[in-house]
Amino acid sequence: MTAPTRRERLRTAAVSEIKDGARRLLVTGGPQAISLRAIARDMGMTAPAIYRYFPSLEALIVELAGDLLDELCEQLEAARDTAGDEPLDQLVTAARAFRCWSVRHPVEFGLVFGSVVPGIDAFPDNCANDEDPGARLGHVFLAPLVELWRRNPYPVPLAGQVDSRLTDSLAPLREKHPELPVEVACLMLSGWTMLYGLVSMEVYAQLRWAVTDPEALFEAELAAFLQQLHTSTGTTPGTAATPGTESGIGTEPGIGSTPATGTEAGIGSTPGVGGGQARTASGQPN
Amino acid sequence: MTAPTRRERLRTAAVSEIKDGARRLLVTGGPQAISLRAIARDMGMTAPAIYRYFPSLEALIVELAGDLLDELCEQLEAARDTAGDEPLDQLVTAARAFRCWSVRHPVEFGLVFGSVVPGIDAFPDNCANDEDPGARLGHVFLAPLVELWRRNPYPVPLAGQVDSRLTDSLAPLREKHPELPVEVACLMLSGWTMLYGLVSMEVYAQLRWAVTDPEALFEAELAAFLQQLHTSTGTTPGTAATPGTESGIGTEPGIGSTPATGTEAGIGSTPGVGGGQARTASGQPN
DNA sequence: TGCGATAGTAAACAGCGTTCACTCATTTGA
DNA sequence: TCAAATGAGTGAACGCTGTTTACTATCGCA
Repeated sequence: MTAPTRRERLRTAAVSEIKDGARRLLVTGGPQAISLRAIARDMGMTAPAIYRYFPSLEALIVELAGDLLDELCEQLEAARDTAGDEPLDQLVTAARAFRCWSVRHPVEFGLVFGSVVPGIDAFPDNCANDEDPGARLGHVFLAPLVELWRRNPYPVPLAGQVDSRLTDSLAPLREKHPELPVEVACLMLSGWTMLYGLVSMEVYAQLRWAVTDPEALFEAELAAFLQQLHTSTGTTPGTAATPGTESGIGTEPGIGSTPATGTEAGIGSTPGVGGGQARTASGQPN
Repeated sequence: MTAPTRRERLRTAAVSEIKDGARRLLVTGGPQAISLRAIARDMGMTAPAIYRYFPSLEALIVELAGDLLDELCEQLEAARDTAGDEPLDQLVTAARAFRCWSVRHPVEFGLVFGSVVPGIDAFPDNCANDEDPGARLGHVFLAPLVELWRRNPYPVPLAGQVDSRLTDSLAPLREKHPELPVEVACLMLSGWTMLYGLVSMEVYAQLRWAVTDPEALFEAELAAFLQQLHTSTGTTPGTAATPGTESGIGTEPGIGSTPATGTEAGIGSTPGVGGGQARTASGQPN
């Protein structure tokens, strides 16, 4: 791989300038507000010029969504890597980082995870490639769970209750991790479902009929999930650092820190889950 | 309330014809495909005429989304009412009906629950009004849970583990049901989170990296949830009839029946969850 | 019979994605 | 070194969109 030519440098600069403009429009006005003409206008160009870089508006949006998913994955991986060697800590930290990114970037979350649907797959999502965005996101949570199991096979809930139909259905996941028992795979999926469902509802403001402080609910559900993988070693997770500083647009350093003041435990002994800090009122970050 | 005049009849007929056209466009081409001009064209009218009925395209879409949510609620309530008097049966039936409607109507699901986000609330969602769509949907699941608890206060999981912050946060939910213990409210929310998360991911095809048959996972998670509200009476839920016939557009009678052949149990004794019937392959219904 | 409310139209404006023909600068190769 | 080829950008145009305005015809009621 030789050094990029001048033309190539200009080209990649233009591409990223286009994407930056698209994201700016996305954040300020929603997905509908992304328009080639507006992007070009902001760049001092005309709209057809963008067709030198992207074959269509939709292709640009799909690529932007892929970038956002990459950004999310990087943040999660970075957060997980600050959590030390305990897989349980890594899990908690990554989960909190997922919520933080999503709450801070609701529109981006909507673009990446939200409704696309006509008949399309924005992400073909085949787990063949390990760097595939979907698989990569799953890996952030799956890897600590696998490691946790490897170090200390805890008593599995649902042991012997997983029927053959579900076992067969889990083939894509288990091909990647043949050493993982079906029950642990189920646990992983139920945890991810909880995380995704809770964060989705918080981001889309669909929890207000029931709850004023979604973070409290999040912490409670997280603790309840961790209780299921109670290892015999009495480690107390939750003492992670702030889940990674922002690198993208719109950095507000206020929200992201861990909810508890320091060494709160989420698992067994301490009944309280989140410390009484900084309510952060679920409102959209401006 | 006197009989509607001829003008009023014509007006409501036009309104519903507009909405039908909008929904047809939604289903065939996604939310982006809904256009006033296309609707008017299908009706043999010109686009500005629609402004006699809706102040803007967005208002029409919001109202359509509200209607879809109403349709969903009606289906769930109808399904629940076919399930007899056992609240556990009602719960299972309503949950399956929710999944069925969503999988059969993925685009509608996306419009109702999916990304809106710029800065907007499609549904103001205040729980003040009991006929509010959000509260109504929650009620379908909440009512059986409350009734279940009223009849037989089962040993609550997480008893004494709900901290004050979460308790405070649950105020909106508990104002409606002051008799409900906090732990049961938490259980309700965790069940709804699981249901919503699982169905969302299935509808948006975000489970393919892990699972080939989302219904199997759904049934397993449903069974695991029911296990948490294990009453001392040994009733076996899951023997519900088909979750309500379609009344809207696009009725395909194939998918909707309960996954098991008849008296499969979800709770304690029988390990198998879903009977081995009709795989229904998770693909979008055409 | 006549009047007011209602429903609909045609024309126009501004904006959109996309295509086409064209120009200009840069790079490449003989 | 010079010509050819490539790449980037423009302007005009097409057909689509939501929305507004002015205008007309019709319907229902007094």
